[in-house]
Amino acid sequence: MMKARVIYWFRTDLRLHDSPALKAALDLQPEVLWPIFTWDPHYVYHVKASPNRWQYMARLDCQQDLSDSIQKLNPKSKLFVLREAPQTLFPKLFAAWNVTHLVFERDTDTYARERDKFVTDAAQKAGVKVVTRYGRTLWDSDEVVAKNGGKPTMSITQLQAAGSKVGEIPKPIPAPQHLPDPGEMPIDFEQEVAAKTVDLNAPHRSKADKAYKGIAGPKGDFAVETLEELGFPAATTPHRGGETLALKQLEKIMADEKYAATFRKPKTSPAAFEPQSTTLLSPHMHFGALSPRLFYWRAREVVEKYGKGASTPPESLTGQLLFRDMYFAAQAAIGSPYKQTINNAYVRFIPWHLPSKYEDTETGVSAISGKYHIDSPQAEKWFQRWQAGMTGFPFVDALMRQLRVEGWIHHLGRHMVACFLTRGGCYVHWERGADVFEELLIDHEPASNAGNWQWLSCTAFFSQYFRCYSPVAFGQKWDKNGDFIRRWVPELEHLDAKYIYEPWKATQAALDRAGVRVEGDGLGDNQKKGVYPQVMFDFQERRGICISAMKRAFSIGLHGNDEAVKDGTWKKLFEKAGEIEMEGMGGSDDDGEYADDADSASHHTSKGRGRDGSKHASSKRDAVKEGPMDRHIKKLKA
DNA sequence: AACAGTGTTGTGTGC
DNA sequence: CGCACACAACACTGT
Repeated sequence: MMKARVIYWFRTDLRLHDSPALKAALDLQPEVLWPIFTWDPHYVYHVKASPNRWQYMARLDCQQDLSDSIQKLNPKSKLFVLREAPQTLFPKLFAAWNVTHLVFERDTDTYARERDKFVTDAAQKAGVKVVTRYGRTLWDSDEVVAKNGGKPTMSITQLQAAGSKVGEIPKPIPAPQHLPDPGEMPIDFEQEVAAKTVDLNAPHRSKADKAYKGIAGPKGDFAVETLEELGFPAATTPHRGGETLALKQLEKIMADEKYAATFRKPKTSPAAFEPQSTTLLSPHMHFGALSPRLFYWRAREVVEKYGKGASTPPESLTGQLLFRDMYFAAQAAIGSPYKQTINNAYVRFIPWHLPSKYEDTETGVSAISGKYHIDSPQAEKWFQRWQAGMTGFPFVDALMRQLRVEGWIHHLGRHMVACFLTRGGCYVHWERGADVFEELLIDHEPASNAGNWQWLSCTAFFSQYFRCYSPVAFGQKWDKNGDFIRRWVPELEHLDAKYIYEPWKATQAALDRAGVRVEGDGLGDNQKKGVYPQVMFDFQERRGICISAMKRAFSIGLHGNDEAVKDGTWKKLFEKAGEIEMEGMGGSDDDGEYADDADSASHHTSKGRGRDGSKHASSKRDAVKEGPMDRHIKKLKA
C-alpha cells in the first residue's frame, strides 16, 4: 500500500499541544506531512476585524509561533502559508502534490461548515481521504445538542446535564515529539485571486493590500504574512498571541494555586488594569493556541489539590469554560439565525432603535453585517458616542476606549457597556453592539459574542431586565478613586474622586483645579484637548423608560421567528399597547421616516479614521436584495 | 398542575 | 464594612 502523503490543514487550531486532529494525522504514519495554513478571503475581506485582531492572526503571533515550533521539531518543516481560498486551492493542490490524506480539526460556525463540506467533496472527487477530529470545545457541540433533545442549550444547567450525558471531557493529548518531512511543493498552477469587491476591512488599511501576491507569498517561501502585506498599520494592543505565550500564561495562572482554585468570576474587578483580574486566556482559545480541554484539566488538577475552599461552577474557572460550551452548543443547534433576531425562535423580539437591514439568502432572511436603519437620529448619536467612548459617563467611556485601543475589556465591563447600549440606557439594538465588539475584540468568538449580547439585552439566556447596571455605581463598587477612569479618560485624570464618575455634578472650582472643561458631544470637530463631553442623558430617567419599555415588550412576547415580526405587523401590537420607546419612534428631531443611511451606517466604527470604505460598501449595498423587513419599512413610510 | 426555589456577575437604603 | 431587604418580577427546574 502507498504510504500516506498528508496535508495537515491548520485553521482555528494554531497549536501542537492537545490537538486530536494532529494526532490523527500522525497516526497515519505519513511518508510526508505538509503543515499548511490557507489564507481565506472570507476572513480577510468579509469579516470585519481591527488590526489588533489581525496581529493575533498574523506574522508575529499565532502563525509565526506555530511555524517556529514546527521547525524545532523538524528543521525541514514549518507552517506553510498558501495565499488562496481553500475552495479553489485544494483541488489543484491534491493533484500537484499527489496527496493521499487531508486532515483538519472541525470548526462549528456556519461559514466554516459550508467551506469544509465543499473541500471534503472536492477531496472525495480527487480520491483524497479526509480525516477530521474535534477539539474546539470541551465536548463536541453536536453531541451536546443531541443529548439535549436536539435543542439549543439555553442555560448552564442544560449544558451541564447534556455534557455529562456525552461523557467525560477528553484528557489532553501531549504535543508530538517528531514531525515528518514535508514533501515537494510544486506550484505549477495559476493562483485564483480573491475578488475584493466587498472589503469590510478597507477602512483599516493604510496601504494597498498585497496579501494575495502569489500563492507562496512575495518571497515564494510560503512565509507567514505580515501586517504590512495586508496594508494594516501596527496594532495598538499590548496583548500578544501564540501557543508558547498561551501555555506560559496558563502555567502562570495555575502556579498561583489559590487564585486558580478559588476564582469566582463575579468577584473579579472590571476596573483592574495592572494587572487585569481575569486570566486573559480567551483570545488564545479563540485562535486555538490554547486547548480548552487542557485549560479545563489543569484547572481541575489545581482545584483537587487545593481541596476545601475551592470555587465551583458556574463561578469557577471551569465554569467559565462551561459557559463557552453552552454558547457553542446553542449556536450548533440554531445554526445561522443564532447571531441575529430575525428567524431566530430563541431570541425575544424587542423593537430596539437602529435595527439591522436584512437580505434574502439561501438559508432565509438574514441580517447584513454592519448595515442598519437609522430610525432615530437621537439613538444614532447615542450609538456613535457610545462606540467612540464619548458618552459623558466616564466609566462607560473608559471601557469603550480600552476596548478600542487594546481589543480587550473585562467581562463585567462588557456587561456594563452592553446593558447601557441596549435595555439600560440607549435602547439600541443589541446587534449594533455585537457588530462593534466583533470588530474590536481580540478574543471575538461569534458564538460567545452573540450569546452574551442576547444575555445582556435580556433577549435570550437571561431575562431579569430590572437588574440594570448603573454607569456610576457599578464602577464605584470596585474602584472608589476612579483609577481606571484616570487611566483611560486622561481629560479627567485630576478630577476629585467625588466627581470622577459623574463630572456633570462637579463644581466649577473642581473642574478648574482638574484643568478640564465639560462641553460638547465629543464627536468629530468637537474633540478638543482638555475637554470632556457633556453627559448624553439623565441615566435614572432613561433607566425608567427602558425598564417600562422592556416590560411592555415582554408582555407582548414576540420572538424572532414570529410572523408579526417578519411581516411588520408587530408595530400595531406595540402601538395598541401604547408603547413609545421603540423602533420608528425617533425622538424630537425625527421625521418619522427611515433615513437611507447605508453610507453613514457603513462607517459606524471609524472614529477619526479615513472614510475610504465607501466604494467597497456601495457595491455591497447594490447587491442587497429586498427582504421582508424592507417591505415593512416601506409600508411604514407610505 | 400549581407553586416554590433558583438563577455566575444590580441598585439603593438602612442597620 | 458587611449584610438584609425592597424594588418589580422573568424563565426554568423540580416537586
